[in-house]
Amino acid sequence: MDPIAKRRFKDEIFEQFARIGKALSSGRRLELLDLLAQREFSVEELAEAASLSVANCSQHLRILHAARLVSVQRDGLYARYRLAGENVLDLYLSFRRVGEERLAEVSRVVQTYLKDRSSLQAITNGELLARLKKRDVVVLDVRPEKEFRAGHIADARSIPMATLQKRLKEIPRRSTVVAYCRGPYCVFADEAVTLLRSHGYHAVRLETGFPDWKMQGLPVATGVQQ
Amino acid sequence: MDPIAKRRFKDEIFEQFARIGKALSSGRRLELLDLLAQREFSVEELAEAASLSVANCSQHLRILHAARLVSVQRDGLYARYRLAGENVLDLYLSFRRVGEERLAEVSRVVQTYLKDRSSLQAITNGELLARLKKRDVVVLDVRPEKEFRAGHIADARSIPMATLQKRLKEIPRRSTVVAYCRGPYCVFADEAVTLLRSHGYHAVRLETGFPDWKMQGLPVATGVQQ
DNA sequence: CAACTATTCAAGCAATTACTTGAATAGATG
DNA sequence: CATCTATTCAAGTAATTGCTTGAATAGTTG
Repeated sequence: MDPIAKRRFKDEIFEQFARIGKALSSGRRLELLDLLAQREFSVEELAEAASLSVANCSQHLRILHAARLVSVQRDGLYARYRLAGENVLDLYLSFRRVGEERLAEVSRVVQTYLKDRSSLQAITNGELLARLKKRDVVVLDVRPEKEFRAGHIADARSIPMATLQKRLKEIPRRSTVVAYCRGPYCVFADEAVTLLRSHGYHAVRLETGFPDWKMQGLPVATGVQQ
Repeated sequence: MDPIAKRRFKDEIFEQFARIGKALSSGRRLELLDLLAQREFSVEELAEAASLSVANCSQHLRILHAARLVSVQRDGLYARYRLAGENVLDLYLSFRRVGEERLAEVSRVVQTYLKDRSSLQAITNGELLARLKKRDVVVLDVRPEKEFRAGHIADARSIPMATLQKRLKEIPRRSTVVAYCRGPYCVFADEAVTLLRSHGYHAVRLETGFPDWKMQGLPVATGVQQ
């Protein structure tokens, strides 16, 4: 292969891989992927959850779709978007992990906005698994119900953060409550722990979220709670 | 946490992660990471290997450094760059794998430039490991010697592609030769297999390259060949 | 079939990015 | 200390990207 052809090959092949990097180069699109890691969403739902205009959201989804990171299914008026495969979730989670491990600013932003994060205890996936085996915790999924139904930690109960205040009596008082939500950068579980503690419960949050739990091959379920 | 603060937190935290995506959004920078996966390089060496001006190369390295994906060590006049950690290599390899699995254009570009790729056999890491245990192959590292010294497959011999023609007699004729190089998109091993076969050797290439082998925890060594 | 709804498209504008070029910086050498 | 070397910096230019806005498209409803 002559050097010019070799150079052209290199340029083209790396430009192909760069398509994925371009898709992941926007904070907006990363947030959309984070949401889609929970369940499939319509454009309108995504726009609302990520505080984007529908047109802007649609354009970001188009970019993610062009990079083959999301897939779409038409349902009447609705376009339902989801992550295009398990390997996309895997890539997203490892990408986020490298960000956490390498960028000091990640911790700094967390520290700035969630001042009390260090005082609320967080437990790891492994610690939760061990506690589940001992059956001495209540696992509380505080994501919106649709996300719960799409997939949740096995044996978790669903009480969305939005309705937790008026459903506290459903939670047994004697057990430790482990609240979880979408992931380390979702604050539903932080808010839940704060509310629960202010009512005398012993509560902690799961460090990660449902996608991490699932990707680690830990026990999951779908549908409504038993 | 009020909704406005929550929105600001989300915007800022995802923008932090987007820094990694931005760093990976350029084919140039991906090629630099691919090179740095083999060994540490000076700016000048990287510029030459990737066909970039030194100034342009320096700017791309600055972006990679700002995203904490590479680190630099000054050595007199020289700035020696390397991957900043094992997790960066891991991210790069999984990023490339998702590209391979999801982007049809990757195969198409390979097909266009390496028409004979399908006729030359490639074996997997697992197959090579099994053959090594049976001790019935010669493993040939055809990367430049400096890359070999930085790290190579255990028991591999080093004959850089550039000097293979005149060093053929060093290779035993009776064994199968498995040639490997930097990775699936490096053609040193393709060229080596073609040359070897044209001289009557039975030769194949390793599907992957040294970084994949190492990241999979397979046996490696450093320094000059024993 | 008109009106409504969800989504996408296209164009304009501002910001960002990639490369080049020449200058600046810092270390090495004789 | 002048000269050389490797690298980085800064500015200019062209291309690309992100968001908005209004229009277009396609499906649904009454």
